[in-house]
Amino acid sequence: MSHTLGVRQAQKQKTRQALLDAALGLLEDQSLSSLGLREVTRAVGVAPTAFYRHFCSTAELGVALVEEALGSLHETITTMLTTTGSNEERLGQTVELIARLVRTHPSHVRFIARERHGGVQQVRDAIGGQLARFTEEVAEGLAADPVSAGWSRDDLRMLAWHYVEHMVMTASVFLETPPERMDAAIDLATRQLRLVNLGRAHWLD
Amino acid sequence: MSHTLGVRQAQKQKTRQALLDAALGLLEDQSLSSLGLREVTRAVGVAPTAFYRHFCSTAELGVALVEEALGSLHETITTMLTTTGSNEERLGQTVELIARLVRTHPSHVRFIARERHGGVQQVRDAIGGQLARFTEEVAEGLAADPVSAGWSRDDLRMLAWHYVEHMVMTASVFLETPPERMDAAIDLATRQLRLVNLGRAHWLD
DNA sequence: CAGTTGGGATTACAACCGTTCACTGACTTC
DNA sequence: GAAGTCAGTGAACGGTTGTAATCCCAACTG
Repeated sequence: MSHTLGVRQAQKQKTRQALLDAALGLLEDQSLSSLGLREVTRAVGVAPTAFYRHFCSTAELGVALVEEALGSLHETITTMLTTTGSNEERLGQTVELIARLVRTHPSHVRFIARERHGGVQQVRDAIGGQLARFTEEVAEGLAADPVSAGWSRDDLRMLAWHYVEHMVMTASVFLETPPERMDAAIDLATRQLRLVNLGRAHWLD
Repeated sequence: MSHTLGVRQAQKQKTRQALLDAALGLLEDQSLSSLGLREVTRAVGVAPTAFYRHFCSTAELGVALVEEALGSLHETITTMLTTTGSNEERLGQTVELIARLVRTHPSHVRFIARERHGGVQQVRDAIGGQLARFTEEVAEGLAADPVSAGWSRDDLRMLAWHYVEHMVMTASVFLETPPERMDAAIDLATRQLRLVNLGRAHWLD
């Protein structure tokens, strides 16, 4: 399937990736709506006009970044869903996975948290759409769990959405937490998740 | 206490407020880090240099907006805390209060949601600090509730933080919800709150 | 190997930006 | 009522922005 690309295409994708990486770096202390095209090309060391060979606007670049960033988040979620063990074990592993995601892809997490409600509608919609798909996926995973017997489809989606939202929130909190306070932050997130799990266990009472 | 201000001071505060209002309007479809000072003064109909009489940068204007926006949110929270009734009643009233807040101050809600993780650190910190104070306040309110007997101080803060976070999240969801889907959104938020309340009821098991 | 393609460089432009400085004139103070 | 204060003005500055037109040359195609 994946045919070897010509030298030309390879080079193009290389600079395209360089643009994405540079943009992600610049977005650590500003938001997308203030990111200039010249700024990005300057960081890569390429002429301003070269930008147009890959994206027609910074908004489009933002959408591309969404796909990249939510890719790593998607991985994390699928890992969570396939994890087995007791409820309390899975809980700790889930939080640990979030912490690992923040450690390995901090700029992805920052980008998502920042642009989820950011100033560029195209990007907001892209993130919202992807998160909705994740929710559906999590809901399916939850449905497979015997704990969910008797749950309505709608209630499962409600729970899944709560999980996804809590995950993004937790990740952005971890991002701003200095290493020495990380233990406390992990503990807090774990207890919050335990709280929700408790509510889940008694939902059908 | 509140001495009648001179004509001069009154005029100054009037244009200051005009700047804040104009900025809030412009921030509906962009983020603070891309908001230009000229843009704001142009919207007010005032010379660019007049901006400096009130703020030394757009970041400082952002911090002022935080205080204004979180003022209305604070009102909502105190109303919530003083509401009485059964748990299920208070739950519905809480969600209704959030919906009302979004209806009456949509741009405030949008501003908070957008800049909470936005590109201007000064503003992020201001919002984070205020939300932390709200959390403390809510925790105190929760402690007064007989349901919280036996809860540790730390667990109460955890719960309070979860409530506050969920409130901001819910408000920003309501903001993007078209009127015809509002009922479903309110129902969803209510069930999520019920889920957490259920977890709360069984926390000490 | 001749011809075409297309990623990137160069140059140029008009529009806009934040900031400075000196200035005006209505309000305040004594 | 004279002197002083200060919110807002207007012009000018150096710098940056997005974008268009044109060119270059290495990589493709037949």
